Amino acid sequence: MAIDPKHELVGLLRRALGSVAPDAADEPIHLERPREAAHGDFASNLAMRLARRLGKNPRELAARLLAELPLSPHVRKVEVAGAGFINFTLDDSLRREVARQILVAGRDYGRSQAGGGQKLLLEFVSANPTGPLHVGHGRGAAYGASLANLLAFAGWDVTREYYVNDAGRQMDILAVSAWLRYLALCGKTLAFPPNAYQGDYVRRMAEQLRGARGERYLRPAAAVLAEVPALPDAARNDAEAKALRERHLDVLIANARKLLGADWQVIHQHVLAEQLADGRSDLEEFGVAFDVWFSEKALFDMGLVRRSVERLEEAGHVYLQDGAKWFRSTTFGDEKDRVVQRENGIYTYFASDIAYHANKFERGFARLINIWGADHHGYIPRVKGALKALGLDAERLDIALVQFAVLYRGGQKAAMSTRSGEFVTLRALREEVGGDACRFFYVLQKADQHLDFDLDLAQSQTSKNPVYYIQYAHARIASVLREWGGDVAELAGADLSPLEDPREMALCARLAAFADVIETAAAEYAPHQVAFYVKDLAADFHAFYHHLRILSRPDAPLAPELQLARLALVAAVRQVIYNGMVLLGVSCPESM
RNA sequence: GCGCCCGUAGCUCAGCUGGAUAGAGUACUUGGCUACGAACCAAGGGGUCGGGCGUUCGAAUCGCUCCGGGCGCGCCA
Repeated sequence: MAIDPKHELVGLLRRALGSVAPDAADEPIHLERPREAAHGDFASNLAMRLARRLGKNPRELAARLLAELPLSPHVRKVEVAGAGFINFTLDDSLRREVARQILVAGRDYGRSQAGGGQKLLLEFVSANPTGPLHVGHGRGAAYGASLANLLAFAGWDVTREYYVNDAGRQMDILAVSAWLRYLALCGKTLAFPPNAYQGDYVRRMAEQLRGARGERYLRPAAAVLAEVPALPDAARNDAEAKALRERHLDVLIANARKLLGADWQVIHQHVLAEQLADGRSDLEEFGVAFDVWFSEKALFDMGLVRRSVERLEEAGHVYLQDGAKWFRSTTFGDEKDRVVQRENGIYTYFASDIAYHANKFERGFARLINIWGADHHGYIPRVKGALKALGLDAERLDIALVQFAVLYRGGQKAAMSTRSGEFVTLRALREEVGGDACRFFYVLQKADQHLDFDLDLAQSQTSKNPVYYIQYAHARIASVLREWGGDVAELAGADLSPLEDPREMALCARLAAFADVIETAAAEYAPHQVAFYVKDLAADFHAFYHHLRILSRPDAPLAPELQLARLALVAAVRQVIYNGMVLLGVSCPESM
C-alpha cells in the first residue's frame, strides 16, 4: 500500500500540538518541502506560528512539540532548526519507495481526486470566427488546453468549450467583406472600406464563392452603394471620420441584405463555416480539442437572450433610458450601468453573454472557468453582476486572464490586428517553431504575466532550448532501457534499497514532490508550475546520469541489484517526465 | 482621471497560504567526451527584489504612498 508521508507527519504534529497547547489545537498545520536538502524532506513552521499566538519563544515551543511528537518508523530524524522550524527527514526506505509507486501507477501517477469528479466547464479561445487565429489566441489555447488537462488530472470532470460569436455585427462585416471581394472578381471593383476585413483569406473565400456559384451574387454597383455615405479621407482619424466609416459599412451591409435576400444568408453561412473549420483544424493540429462548440446564434434562436433580459427585468434590475434598456450593474459593483438592448431593438453582445452564462449554470456545472484576454478585465464586474442579479452564485465562476503575447525576432516586435490583416498567425508560428516548442513556451510563463515570445530561442535546436533539454532526458532514459533490453514492467518489483547516493536520493525527493506540484498547480490554475517542475526533474536526472552509471559494463561492473534499482529509478523518472509533458501537450520522443 | 495587471541578476523569468544563505535559464569566464546519447555535466563572477514608510520574531511576498511600464474605461464584440 502507498504511504503518504505528508499526511502522516501532519497527524503526528497534530497530536503533539494537542498535548503541548490544547487551546491552540485548531491551528492549521502546513508542511513545506525545504529548498535545502540539509533541512530534510519536510519542514513545519508550526512553532513559529504558535509563538505569535501564545506569546512564547518559537524555538522553545518547537522543542516542546518535538518532545511530544509520537515516534514513527517512517521518520529517520526530526530536529529543530533555524528560527524554530521542525524539520523531518524520512527514512530512506520510504523515500525510495516513490519509484515503485510511480512504476505501479504508470500514467496515472500524480492523478488525484481533489476535484471529486465534479463537473467543470472551461471555456477558452472563443475567438471571433472572422479570420485566422493569431499568436494571442495561441497563448489562450495553450494555457486553456494545459489547464484543462491539469484539472482533469486533479479529479475534475472537465468540459472544454469554445463559444462561437456567430451572431453579431463582426460576422456581417466579414460576409460583406467577402462579397465586396467577390464583386471585384466579377469586374465590379468598389472602394474597399478600411475597416472591413483585409486579409488574403477574404479574397480566397470570394474566389470560392465565384468558383461555386459564378455570378449569381453579382448586383449593380449603383444599388450596392445606394445611400452609402462616402468614405472620408484616409488620413483623417478624428471621431467623425471613424463614425462615418462605421456608417459606411453598416449601410453596405443593409444593402447587401436587401439585394441578396436569401443569398445573403448563404454567403454569411459560408464565410462562418470556412473560418470555423480553419480555426478548428488549426487548434487540432496544435493539440487543442474542444468538447462543445457553443453557438451564440443558437441562444437567440432559442429565445434565451430575450428570456434572460426579461428575467433581469422581472428582478427589477433593468430600466429604460434614451429608448434603450439598461442593466443596473452598478448595484453589483460595476462602475457604470450597461445597455442590454439598444434603441433600435437589437440586443448587445453583453445581453447574449448574460444568456450564455446563465445557460452554463443551467447545465449543472459545479465550477465555471473562463479564460479571457487581459484586455477584457473590465468586463468581469458586469458579467458577475448580471449573474448575481439572476440569483446565481457568481462565486462559482472564475475568470482567468491571459496577458498579451508579443513575438520577438532579433529584438523586433510583431504587431497584431485582425482587421488590418497585419498579424502573425498561430499557424505561421507553429510552422516556424514547431508544435512542441510552441506549446511549451506559451505555458512556461505565468498566464497573468506579459509574454515575450523569443522566436529565435524557441526554434533553436540547441541546448539553449528548454523543450529539448527535457525531451533529451526522456530520450536518454528510453535509450538506456533499450540498451538494457529487459522487461520494464518487472522493474516495479525491484529491490530499491541499493539506492543511497545523494543524487539518487535527490531524484527520489524530486519525484515525490510531483503530486504536490499537480495539486497546487491545479488549485492555482497555474500549469507553468508543471513546466518548471519537469525542467527541474530533467536537470536532476542529467546530473545523476553524468555521475553514476546505470548499466553494468565489464570494465565498470555494477552489482546486479544496484543496476536493477537504478533502472527502476530512471524508469520512474521517465514516467513522471512523460506524465508532466502530457499535461502540457508536449510530446516525449523515445529518440531524437 | 478611475480601475485591473506588472516591476526580482546584463537579458527572459520562477519564488507555493509571510520563513532558513532570494533561485533557474541565457549571456560571460573556465574545465570535462576511447562513457548507458556532450541537445549533457561541473565550477565561477553577477542582486539597494523599482524607491520610501508601516505591520511582524521574520517581508520579494501583506498594507499605504510615490515612480515607471502594459491594458481597460462604447447603445463595439
